[in-house]
Amino acid sequence: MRASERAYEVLRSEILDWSLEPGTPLAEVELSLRLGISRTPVREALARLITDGLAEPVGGRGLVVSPFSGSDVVDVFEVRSALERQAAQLAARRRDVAVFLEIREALRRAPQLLALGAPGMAEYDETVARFDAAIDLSVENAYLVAALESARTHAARIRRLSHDDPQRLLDAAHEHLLIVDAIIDGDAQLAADATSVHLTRSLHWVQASLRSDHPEAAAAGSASPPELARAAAGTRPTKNGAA
Amino acid sequence: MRASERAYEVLRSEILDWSLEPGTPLAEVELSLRLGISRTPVREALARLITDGLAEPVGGRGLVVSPFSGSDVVDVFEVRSALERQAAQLAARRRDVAVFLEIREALRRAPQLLALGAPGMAEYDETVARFDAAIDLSVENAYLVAALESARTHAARIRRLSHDDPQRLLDAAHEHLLIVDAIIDGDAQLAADATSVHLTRSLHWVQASLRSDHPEAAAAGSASPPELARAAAGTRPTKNGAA
DNA sequence: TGTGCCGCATCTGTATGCACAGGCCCGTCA
DNA sequence: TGACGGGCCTGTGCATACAGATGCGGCACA
Repeated sequence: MRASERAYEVLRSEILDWSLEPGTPLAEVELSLRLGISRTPVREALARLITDGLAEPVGGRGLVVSPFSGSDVVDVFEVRSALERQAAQLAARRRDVAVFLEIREALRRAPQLLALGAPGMAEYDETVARFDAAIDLSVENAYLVAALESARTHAARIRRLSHDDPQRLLDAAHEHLLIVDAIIDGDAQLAADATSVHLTRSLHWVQASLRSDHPEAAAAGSASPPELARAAAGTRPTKNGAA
Repeated sequence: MRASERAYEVLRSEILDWSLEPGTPLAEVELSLRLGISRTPVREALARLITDGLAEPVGGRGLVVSPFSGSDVVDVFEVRSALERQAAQLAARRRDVAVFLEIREALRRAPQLLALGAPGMAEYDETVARFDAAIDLSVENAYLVAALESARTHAARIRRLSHDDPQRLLDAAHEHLLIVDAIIDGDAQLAADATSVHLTRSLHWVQASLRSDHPEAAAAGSASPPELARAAAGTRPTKNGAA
């Protein structure tokens, strides 16, 4: 694989799983040393992170990992909601029934799966990933899929803000089932509404988690550790270009 | 301004106004010579065009301007519809009334403006741009604005597929007025529906223009000149990553 | 005459060197 | 003692040189 590609993948996943926290500086030389490549592919990776909205310039010189606050959580859900609703509608019209029948079976096994603990949760994640992939395939719209991928990228960053909870996953599986049923029935409106239900409940769960785990961040301030509060202190910090 | 930034702006606008047609090869050395800069900033610009979906790799080596066919027109409208509806809803809830009152006045002057011919049409475009900017400001959601910007980028590419028609612009102005009225009233549902109306009518207009001006492209084939048909001949060609 | 292989040319991917700009620190002066 | 100014230093932006890969064309052989 190309060095710039690897650098991008590494940095991206480090940002998404919060091992690089908001406000962390991203210096070209330091990264090129750490990743064992030259500055050129590092620059390329950083440029992609900027267009993804995962990094941003600071103070005219240098980059940092983008801040991510409680208000960002709401913003990301607002975008996801719009895109996933549309995707669900289109999928309901254009879907291949057989694919979603399989996913429905997998989702129906979720309760037993989730009773197994961690390994079951991994398999459940796999099922959800297949669900997303099936949606992407069904909509037959590369532009929508690209926008969705961007929204899901930021959603992935949110995921680490709330701990995994078996009961929540069980509920989520049920919500997914409602969407899949609607898609199988070819009921676009119901698919969209069931998607709204799922996303709204997910948002509420994340917000509840924030309030209990990071009370200082829930208000609208930073969801990052205290020493980074300054980075997210502004009101609705401006994100960059493409998403 | 940075050289890479200029290169990006130049290439982007050349693609959007079809002076670089779909399928046109984008070779690094040739571009660096034409733009009078070295390959490094050119590469940076090309990378951004790829994430924008305006360029794409071809055959393992080399880039070309992304194909753009009749089915792409529909796809872009599907994404725009989802995002603009959401934006209109949020704007209706969070808007500063004074801003939209001004825009309403400007839109009401549209009939007189459009009677003036080209200069009036330019001013009308300006009003629409202010409308879009007011929406972006009102939604207070950087992620949504970024996604919208991406969708509008591809929409800009569509614009050159249909000729400007005074009657259509007049109708569009009226449709915009309906949206602005709803936003001023704070009626989120109505704002969203009026947005759907506007986008649907715009899509129909573009499709009608395609059928009359480029009958060969309207079906689902290429909207680009004949010699580029091969580039867009595939069925729903896959667009790249972020948008 | 057709097909397959080899060599060349060209283009991308990466590394490195250089120049410029901005920030910070220290020194000096009021 | 505080504020202002200059110099240094760090880090980015750009250019260029080098290496690897891929596609194409020519040539030879069947």
